[in-house]
Amino acid sequence: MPKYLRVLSEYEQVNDDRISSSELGRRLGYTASQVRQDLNSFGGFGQQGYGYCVSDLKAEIDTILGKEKHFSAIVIGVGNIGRALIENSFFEENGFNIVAAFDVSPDYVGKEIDGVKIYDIATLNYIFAVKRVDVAALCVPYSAAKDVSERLVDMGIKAIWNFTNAEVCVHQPAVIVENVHFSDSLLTLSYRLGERQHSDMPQKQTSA
Amino acid sequence: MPKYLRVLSEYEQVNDDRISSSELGRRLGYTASQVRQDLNSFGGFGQQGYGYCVSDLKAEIDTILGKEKHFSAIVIGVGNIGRALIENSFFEENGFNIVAAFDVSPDYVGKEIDGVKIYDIATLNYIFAVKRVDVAALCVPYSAAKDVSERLVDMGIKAIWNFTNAEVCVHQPAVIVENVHFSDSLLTLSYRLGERQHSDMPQKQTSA
DNA sequence: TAGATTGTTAATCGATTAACAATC
DNA sequence: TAGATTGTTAATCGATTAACAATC
Repeated sequence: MPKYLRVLSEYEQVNDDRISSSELGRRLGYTASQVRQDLNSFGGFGQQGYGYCVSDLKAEIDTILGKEKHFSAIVIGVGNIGRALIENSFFEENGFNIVAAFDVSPDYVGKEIDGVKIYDIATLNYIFAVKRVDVAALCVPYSAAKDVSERLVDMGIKAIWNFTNAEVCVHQPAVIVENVHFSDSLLTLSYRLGERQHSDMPQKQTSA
Repeated sequence: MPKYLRVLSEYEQVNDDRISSSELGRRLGYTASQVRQDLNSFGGFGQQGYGYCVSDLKAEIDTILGKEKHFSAIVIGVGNIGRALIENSFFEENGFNIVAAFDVSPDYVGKEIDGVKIYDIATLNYIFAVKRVDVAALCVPYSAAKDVSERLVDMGIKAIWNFTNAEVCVHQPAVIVENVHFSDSLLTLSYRLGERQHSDMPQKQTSA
């Protein structure tokens, strides 16, 4: 569904406020049928004989995805990844508020990045006492991932956005985990590259 | 498949060199059946009555994913994301070689990061003349994504690892695109969080 | 031999696609 | 009214699960 939003935004910039399921499908790489099925499972946003109104559709999807809910987030670890999340306003753009950042390094603690204050990770508990925290972006080194994630769970975090290569909270159904596994992504690329190479005439499709 | 590798590595550190499909499934969140089916589609790596040898299995998967192929990569844009890729050795760990980095900023051009030299993006073409380049990690701002990706395609890049929020090379079947869409990931998290919230007693499952 | 666990086939389930009637 | 395009049902396809025979 987020992909719809992205494609609609790109379409909006150049075209008019109207799009058909077939055009949308073409841009998404889906069939028109697929698109209509998808959109309809959330409600009848289209108009027969006309198509979909782009701005309305975007607004509907915003609501579905909870952009208006303004969940609050903390960032743990302000290395390159953590900083990227803060500096590029990923949270704000998607309806989240960043309420704090954490790190272990005395070089960072006490400073701020784009107005977000950095606290000592040892004081992680306190934030939960004073603010609502829905999501934690986990941007710590692999070695710290297990430990920090367990602390977060104990403190009652609702969701973890995991940027570490660790498999986090696997048997913790109460916590939502969304993984951004760089290595998985790169290895998938590697696999596809290898496939492509040894057979430019694709035969048996296997999907690592 | 990359997930198998990750889980096997974690298992390896604590347990012995043997694992059953059911144990592996438990750790992956798959059924034992699923695991056997997956592994068997690539070859009979297991031993009946015994299970799978962890180190052998890892080696097999390394080969399947092409870790031994040593594809070469360039990084375009050395902001936080680009730097994270270089500094954390993501490429090296997964069998890739970084041959160069590029940026527009005179502050960066000419410098190096962890031994990787940074060139002016205007000179992008030259690298293709002197080195084999298989993959480009696209870590530029949204506004530059379309332009740079088109240049890469013209130059004959084989694959793009896309970190921008743009939909890149959609109708370019010759180029492999692997997307790491942070916003999609965060919005998926947002959606799941919203779902969870308004019904702790889950009913109709819809998957944004 | 008995126990365990895979490889593999068959059954089930869900997701994708095709088709067409409803309707703007 | 005619043309276009959705909403929705039915048909197809693929992926997941279950089951069990093969075999270590």
